Formats: sequence, structure tokens, C-alpha cells
Amino acid sequence: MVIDINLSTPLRVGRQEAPSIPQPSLARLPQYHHYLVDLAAKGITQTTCSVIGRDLGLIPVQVRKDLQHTGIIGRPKTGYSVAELIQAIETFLGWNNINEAFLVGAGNLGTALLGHERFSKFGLRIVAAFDRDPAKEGQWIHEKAVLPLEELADLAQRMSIHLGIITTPPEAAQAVADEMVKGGIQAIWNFAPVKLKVPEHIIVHNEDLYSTLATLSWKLARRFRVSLKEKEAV
Amino acid sequence: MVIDINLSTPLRVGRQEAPSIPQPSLARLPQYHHYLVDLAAKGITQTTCSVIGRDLGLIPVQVRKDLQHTGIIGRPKTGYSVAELIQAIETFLGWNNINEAFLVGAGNLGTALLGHERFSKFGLRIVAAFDRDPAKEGQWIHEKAVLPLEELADLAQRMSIHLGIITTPPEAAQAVADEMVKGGIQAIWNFAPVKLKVPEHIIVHNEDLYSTLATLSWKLARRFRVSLKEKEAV
DNA sequence: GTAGACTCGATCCATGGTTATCGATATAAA
DNA sequence: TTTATATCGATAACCATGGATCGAGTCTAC
Ligand SMILES: NC(=O)c1ccc[n+]([C@@H]2O[C@H](COP(=O)([O-])OP(=O)(O)OC[C@H]3O[C@@H](n4cnc5c(N)ncnc54)[C@H](O)[C@@H]3O)[C@@H](O)[C@H]2O)c1
Ligand SMILES: NC(=O)c1ccc[n+]([C@@H]2O[C@H](COP(=O)([O-])OP(=O)(O)OC[C@H]3O[C@@H](n4cnc5c(N)ncnc54)[C@H](O)[C@@H]3O)[C@@H](O)[C@H]2O)c1
Repeated sequence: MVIDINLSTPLRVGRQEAPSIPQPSLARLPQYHHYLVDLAAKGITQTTCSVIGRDLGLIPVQVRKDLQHTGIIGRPKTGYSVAELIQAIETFLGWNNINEAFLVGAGNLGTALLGHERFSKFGLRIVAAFDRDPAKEGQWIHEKAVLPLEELADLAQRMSIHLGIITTPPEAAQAVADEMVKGGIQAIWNFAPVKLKVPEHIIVHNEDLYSTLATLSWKLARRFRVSLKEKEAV
Repeated sequence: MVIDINLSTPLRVGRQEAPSIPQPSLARLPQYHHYLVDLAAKGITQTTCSVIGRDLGLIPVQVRKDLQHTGIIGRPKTGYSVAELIQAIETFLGWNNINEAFLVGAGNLGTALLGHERFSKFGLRIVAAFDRDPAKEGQWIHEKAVLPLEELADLAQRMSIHLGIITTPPEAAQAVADEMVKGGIQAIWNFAPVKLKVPEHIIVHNEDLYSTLATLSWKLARRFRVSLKEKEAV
């Protein structure tokens, strides 16, 4: 049997292109953002890493490091300007320029995402949905048209859509992804629990709810195992 | 001004209780599971880390390590039995024992989760929903009753519910969490983008969709910055 | 105006998850 | 039966992230 030499190559996602910010830090930035917007709404204009850290369950040093990636500069003793921080995070994340997106799979989850207006505050506007189900084609869900999948590639190209969201059943996800790639879509937000095969330059992020579920159920199961053992020990 | 000494203490989540498996490995297990179930459906009974790794974009060593945590043992040259692997993962994650759960916030997202029957294959059964909206109380969504929030604590206790899911707006999340804790709920799956304050022994997992969104939009923004620069260079 | 204290920013160290390596073993082919 | 080889399991090196430390600056209080 001939074994593909690629089997053992460390094929990370793409070739990383110098992340310049740790992935965990990037993931924490939205949390700071939410928190800071809250502060601003309360009329607070100034804050420090210590305070942020206390409220978010992080140590000050980490907060400071995370925020430094956005290019913000603080002042000793005073901390940071809340408004500037919010601005810095939004600019850094690209939330000032709206990304228009197509969503495929107007089912349970797809409908929920389509109805989430708040996304527009975070640089995301879902402009249309696609579905294979003839009963759904032509309908409007949360003010968004549901179109047949065949039109996706062409429309994406004409409208310069760069982001695609997949909320179809797992069996359909790969075919949908292929269609998106054909339409020139650059990044895919995938809610189906499958590994998508796409060209290297496509950015893919999986939102695997089952992963979280696994963590939760494992921890719960372990807890009950432990407390069971404690009972036995008594 | 007196500053709380706790500000700079490294307060991790709870006291970790010896994880015994790296969090990332734990999060990958469901992906193996999905993949293996697919294999089994195709009639494949035997597989190796190299093959799994190739299909899932991981290197064989990592696959092997991840799977070892489940206690499975493989055979040189042959690999693992697919059926045994599936069984091992399910047992390890506690997916054989169903966790019953309450969901609070029967809105867009909550409805989607309530309608996801497939969760029951992964050890999760949402048995009831709660909402503050009088228009929703008494309704049935996807065959689940929507009850007033006031009944949650009492019912959770009487039914021995250990898992709570929060899909309310962020402003309401903390109050809901408090209610859950009062009802003796052990673990919370939180979809609202806020940091919940709960007693130390409560397991909390945030499903922060905005984190993923941040990563995506940052990568997209960077890509366009880069390609812009390249153009300028020409 | 000056002393003191608090916070930022930068550098250094520790921890832990990922990757590479090596011996042992079982299968398949000769 | 023997030999070749692919895979497992374990160990060790590596690297990224998280946490600690220290100097410098600025605000506050006396
Ligand atoms: N709903 C949830 O709570 C939830 C939770 C975890 C994961 N997921 C995942 O999200 C995905 C969607 O879940 P859901 O509950 O919304 O499913 P769903 O069945 O409600 O919706 C799927 C939609 O996709 C459409 N579809 C099917 N094949 C298609 C194709 N080839 N092209 C275009 N559209 C197609 C269907 O018509 C349907 O409208 C699934 O992969 C599921 O595993 C959902
Ligand atoms: N829908 C999405 O796609 C999406 C995406 C990302 C994050 N989220 C987050 O998920 C959460 C829910 O989003 P959604 O779109 O479903 O919102 P939604 O407004 O559609 O639903 C919220 C539901 O919670 C109920 N509610 C409000 N206050 C309550 C309380 N105190 N007790 C009980 N129920 C209460 C409301 O009546 C409503 O039914 C939000 O925190 C949101 O930020 C949603």
C-alpha cells in the first residue's frame, strides 16, 4: 500500500501568516468590548486593567497585554479612556467596516441568526439566505429573502460578498462550501459539525456547539463520579 | 482609596480539580465522534490515526494522544475498532447518560436549540423552557412547554435538573443564572455575552459567538489590508 | 512643591499543549 | 516460517500562552 506522504505533515490551518496576536487574546477582545460598552452606557469614561480584570475574572497583566494588541496606549495611574478603548477594539477587529454575508440553510439555527439584528453592531450584515427547500424559496425570513442555492455563486460574485455562513445539516455542508468558494467567498463561518475541505486561502471557522456540550457533560459526569466515590468512601 | 487585594490574585475558574485531559483535546473529541459515526455508517469497522488525521486536518500523533484519553487501546498495524472508539468516546464524555436541561429565553436562539432533536444523541435533553414574556408563557415550542421564570428554581429542584441553558438578552442573564443556582443547577451553558458571577462550584461555559465573529472579521480585514498593500507595492 | 502610590509597558520565567522521535508489536507478504 | 513495514504507545523537545517582575511615569495628597 502506498501511503500519502502528506499524512504526517503538520498541516495547520493555512500557513498562519504571522498571527501577530494570540488566538486566545483575539477571542477575548469581544468580551472587553461588551464590558466597555456597558461601562460607557453607565457614563464611565475612564478605567484600568485592574478593574476590568476584576469584573471579567482575569488578572490585570493579561488584560493589559490583550489590549496592547489593539495599539491603545494608556496613562499610568489613570488607565485608559473607555471611548478610545472601544474605538481601538472596533478598529482592530474591523468592526467599523461592515462585512456583508450570505447564509445558507434557513432552518432552526439559520433563522435565529437571520433574526439577530445586533450582529450589525459587530460588523456583520447578513444580506440574504439560501435554501434548497422549495417551500422556503421566495419567502422572507426576518426581512431577508430566501433564494435558491443555485443563485449563490453568481450573486456572491456580483455583490462582492466575502463571508458565508453555513447552517445546513452536516451532509449538505461540503457542497454548500464548494458553491461558496465558486462564488469567490473568502471566509466561512461553519455551524455544521464537519471538517470542510476548501482551498488553502479560504478562512474557515467552525462553531462547534457539540464541543462545548462535550466539555459540559464531561465535567458534569466527572463531578457525579467524584461525589459517588466520596459517598462510597464514607 | 483602599484597593482590594484580590485584584491581582490569579483567580482561575474554580480550582480546576485536576483536568486530567487538556481542554483542547476534550473539544476535539466530538469531532472524532462525528467522523467515526460517519465511518461506521459507511460500513468501515477499522481505522488508524493517520487516516483520521488526514480527514480531519490533524497530525496522527495528536489524534492518538487525544484518543488515548478515552482509555481506548489500539493494535499496531491495524489501528482501532471504529465501534469501540465511538463507544469509548461516548462513555468518556458521559453521552450515554442523558442530561436533562432547562432553557431560559425562548427567543430566536432559544427556539433553535429547543428544535434541535439531535442533541438527544449527545446526552442532552431540554425538558422545558422558561421566559418572562407573558405572550410566550403557556405556549409550546417544539413540543416543549414554556413556563414562567418564577417556577424554575422549584421545578429544577424537584426534577433534579443539573444543567441550565441561558439564551436571554445579556441584561437578563445574571438574574437568570442566580435563579438557576437557587434551583440547584450545577452547570450553565451561557449564550449571552456576559461574564456570569456564580458560586465557585458551578460549571459555566460561555458560547460566545462574537468571539468567532471577531476572529473572522479580523482575519478578513487583515487580508484586505495585506492585499491593498500588495497593490500599492506594484 | 514634594513624597508617595498606583498603573502602564516591557522583559523574563513557568506551565502546558503540540510536535517529533524511538522502541515494541502485530500483521501481511515472501 | 521469516522478514518487512506500518502503527501504536511512551518519552522528550519545542513553542505558545499565561503569569510574574521591574522600571518609569503621572496623578494625588499632604
Ligand atoms: N439548531 C441547533 O440548535 C443546532 C445546534 C448545534 C448544531 N447545529 C447544526 O447547525 C446545522 C443546522 O441546524 P438546524 O437545527 O438549523 O437544522 P434544520 O434542519 O432546522 O435546518 C437546515 C436547513 O438547511 C436546509 N438545507 C438542507 N440541505 C441544504 C442544501 N443542500 N442547500 C441549502 N440548504 C439546505 C434545509 O432545507 C433546512 O432549512 C446542523 O448542521 C446542525 O448540526 C444546530
Ligand atoms: N440569535 C442569535 O443569532 C444570537 C447570536 C449571538 C448571540 N446571541 C445571544 O443570545 C441571546 C439570545 O438571543 P436571541 O436572538 O434569541 O434574543 P431574543 O430577543 O430573540 O430572545 C430573548 C428571549 O429572552 C426572553 N427574556 C428576556 N428577559 C428575560 C428574563 N429576565 N427571564 C426570562 N426570559 C427573558 C425574551 O422574552 C425573549 O423571548 C442574547 O444574549 C444574544 O446576545 C444570539
